[in-house]
Amino acid sequence: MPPGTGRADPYRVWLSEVMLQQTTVAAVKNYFIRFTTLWPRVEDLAAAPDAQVMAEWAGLGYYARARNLLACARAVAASGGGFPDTRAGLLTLPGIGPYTAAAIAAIAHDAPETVVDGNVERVVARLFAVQTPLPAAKPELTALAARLTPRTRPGDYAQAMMDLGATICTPRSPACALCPLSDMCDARAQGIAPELPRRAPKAPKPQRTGIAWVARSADALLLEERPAKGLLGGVLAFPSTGWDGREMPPPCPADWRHLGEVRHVFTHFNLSLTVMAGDLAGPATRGRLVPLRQFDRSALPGLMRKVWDMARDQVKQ
DNA sequence: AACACGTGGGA
DNA sequence: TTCCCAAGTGT
Repeated sequence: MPPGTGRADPYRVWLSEVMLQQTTVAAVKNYFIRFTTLWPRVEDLAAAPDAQVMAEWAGLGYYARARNLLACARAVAASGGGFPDTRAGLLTLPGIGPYTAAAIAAIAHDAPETVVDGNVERVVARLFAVQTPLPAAKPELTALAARLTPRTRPGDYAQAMMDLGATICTPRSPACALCPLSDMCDARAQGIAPELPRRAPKAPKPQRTGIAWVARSADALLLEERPAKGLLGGVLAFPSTGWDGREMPPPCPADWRHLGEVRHVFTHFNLSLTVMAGDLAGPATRGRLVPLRQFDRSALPGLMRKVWDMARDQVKQ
């Protein structure tokens, strides 16, 4: 597509922007290709089964995005009119917040909306030498960014600002010598570009523990969908305790063997998960048996892939 | 307003 | 190893 023509497919813009929330381009790339191949139009995605979408999203993280993605696709498909073409209209859809609404309006519809993501926050904080720490500085940075937004080619401008932040005006060692805006950058003039934006100190991550059980029955594994809300909501997993230190019985009788500990880092805590494996020796109280032939490691979230990788040799013999 | 919510890569 | 943090949203 030629630059500035505002003809990007809103469906693809929306899908990529949602995938890119808090996620790097490298991590998103193959997921985007896979989703657009399976579901070329928003109506196709809307018609997909929940479990398939969750399985395809597995590994990308922030699973509420996948649940909202499907809800949004179904709302758009049901409306029959495609995606809204205004920021305000987009904002009413699940999973579309201020950033994504502005990005779709600017990139797909060439609307003069101001797109503010982490990159733009950093670029603007440096251009104007904003000393207020994030996240309190957000409104101030948004207002400053709005003053910069051009009326022509706002979509290209938005992508250029994000690219500048991603490649030149980077968090640690900004390449000011290569920056086209260095002449007008207050932080550069003051020699404090690498220190901005300032951030409020963050709380240390608590350490949590739990147990995951890998149970085999003949040629099947005991798995369950996690509850729709909360951590890893709606995604496939091995039965486990809550990760609050409370006791919980295993999901079925078995002669459990201790395989080891899996460590995993979540946004707000560290987890050490004890992996137990055994042969199902009676009825299960949770989960369902998934034939090994149907089992697909890629349908598991990252944590559960680690659990499986530890248990697979034991289970598959 | 503050917190919940994944993961992987770079320094 | 450890820390930082990346194209945020929902509650």
